[in-house]
Amino acid sequence: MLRMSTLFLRTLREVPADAEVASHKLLVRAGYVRRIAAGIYSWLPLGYIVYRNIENIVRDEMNKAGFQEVHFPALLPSEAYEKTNRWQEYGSDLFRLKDRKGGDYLLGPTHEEMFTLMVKGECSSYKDVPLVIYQIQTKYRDEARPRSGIIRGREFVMKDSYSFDIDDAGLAHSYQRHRDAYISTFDRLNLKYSIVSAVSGAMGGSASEEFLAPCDTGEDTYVLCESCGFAANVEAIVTPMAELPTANVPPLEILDTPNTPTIESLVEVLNNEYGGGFTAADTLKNILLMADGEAISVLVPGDREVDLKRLGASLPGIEDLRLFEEGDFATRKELVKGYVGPQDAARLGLRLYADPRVAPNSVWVTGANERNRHARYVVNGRDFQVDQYIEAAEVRAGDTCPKCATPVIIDRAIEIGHIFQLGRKYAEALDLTVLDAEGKQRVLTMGSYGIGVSRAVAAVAEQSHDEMGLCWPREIAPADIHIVATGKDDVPFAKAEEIAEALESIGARIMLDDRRDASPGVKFKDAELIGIPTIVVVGKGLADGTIEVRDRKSGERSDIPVDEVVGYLAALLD
RNA sequence: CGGGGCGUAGCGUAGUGGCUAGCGCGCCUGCUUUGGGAGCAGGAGACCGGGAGUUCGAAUCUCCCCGCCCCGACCA
Repeated sequence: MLRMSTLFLRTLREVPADAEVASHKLLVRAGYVRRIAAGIYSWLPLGYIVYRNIENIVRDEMNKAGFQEVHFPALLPSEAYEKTNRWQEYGSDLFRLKDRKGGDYLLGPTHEEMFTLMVKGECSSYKDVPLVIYQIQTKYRDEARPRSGIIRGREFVMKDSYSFDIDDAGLAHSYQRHRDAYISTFDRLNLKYSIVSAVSGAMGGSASEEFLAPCDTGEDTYVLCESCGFAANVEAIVTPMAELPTANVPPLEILDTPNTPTIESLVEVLNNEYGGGFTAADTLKNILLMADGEAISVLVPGDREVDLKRLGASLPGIEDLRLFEEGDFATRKELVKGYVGPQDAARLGLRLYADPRVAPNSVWVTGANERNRHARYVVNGRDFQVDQYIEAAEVRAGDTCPKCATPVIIDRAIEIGHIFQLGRKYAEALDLTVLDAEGKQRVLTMGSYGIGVSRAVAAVAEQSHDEMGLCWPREIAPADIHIVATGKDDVPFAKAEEIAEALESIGARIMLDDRRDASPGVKFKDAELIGIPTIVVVGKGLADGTIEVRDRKSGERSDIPVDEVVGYLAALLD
């Protein structure tokens, strides 16, 4: 039984100055966590109970799925990570350290290498697979920017599992088993979530899906179709290309457009000087970028920005992609900032990419490659030739769903899980092979699957709170029932104690506010802040033989006769 | 890593060159109070993030460093 009189807990009336998002504010105010350093948090008793409840649900669902738990150290020698090149690739996100002999060590950011080596050591036959093993482990990543309390920390707990199969069909099956287990897990955590394809289907790529829990403060943006349920990362959205007929468009005409380096200023001049009726969507934006040191040109409609993430995802193999800077314009004087058009791309040696919205036969106003001049009646296919169509423009709410053409919404979310068909990358790098039925060496194929366990605490808090405080689902809450005793004399306290013991004897987890020196208001505020799903008030009602039972989430209150209250509460727990 | 903001008691804050650094919450003691963060009285708690400098005098101005938060890049 948790007793407020002795519990190691201090609730805060004021919002801590360093907290911005709801989960962070409330978890600190309610005394669940405290910050140690940027992205590094301690758990206080209530927080650690909640954390373990979530961990146990995750573990339980993994075990039910037939996966086996193992445990690796967080402190690892660099050797395996050097073999897979991640010692270099991970860069400064890796916490590195040396032992007294000067040997290189790291704090594990993820454990693919270690799992692969473990299986290599224990398995040598196709009969040893399929195999799924997992661990619940503290991970370390020296994030450039930890944020949002425990949502993105430098130390965090992740459940990571790995599947090992002899062939692709086996991998697909292991992947599906994980998908099902994740659905059971997140349902049990009472989280609302969408399963989102993480990699563009058009690109081929291995299957990968993210479990995203929608919330305003989430750091992932994704696209959701409320009509057909389609959900995808913005990187994975495919824009259909319109099929426009060849039209009889007047020949390209150069216009004087003084002082119009921006789309906005251009539209204004067009409407004042050239007939009106123009919007930003009629203009063609010609964005110049440096892709691994080479200048490229990307076309998007003037009312859209280039989305560098989407563009990068569409240009595999390009490592360093950035917008043109002043220096780049300075070295290429033929490119006139603010007045670039695609008409001369070929002559200037620029590879010309276009968003599918810039369809063949579409007609535009665009730069004339001369200061203070633009061109109109510029036709794609007649006046310029696109080298390649790629996803480049930002995705916006109201764009049409690639599946059913309904306008989509854009939502923010926290990534709570990720399932990924890894393939043979690690197995090959670390030479993980078994003998098949014909006695030949076969490289195993792997999947990797993660759930952010500590992050899930924050995700549930984000989705389940109100202006008064947290509202935990019962299985996660630090207790089933929060009993508050109020009054001066001993009667309500004795009664509360009696009810608490009766409930505990039937397996209920009880928080009892037995403080004699705190006023009723303080106790109610604390109970609401802490967020145990059922609050029982033993006090004033005793005079007419009743005890008040409140539902934290709905705020519903009912007066239950004293003799029936234990039975009533027991029924709530079933 | 780029941009912005901030650092004063456990928490939230006031104090832009001049008396003993002020207030609220919390904490301690006593009395009163007990169904919505009680009242009164008394009290403890701060080398003002660190260092160097300017000055008769620095929380306050200058420089350097450290730390924290937000936006972006990165990561997943």
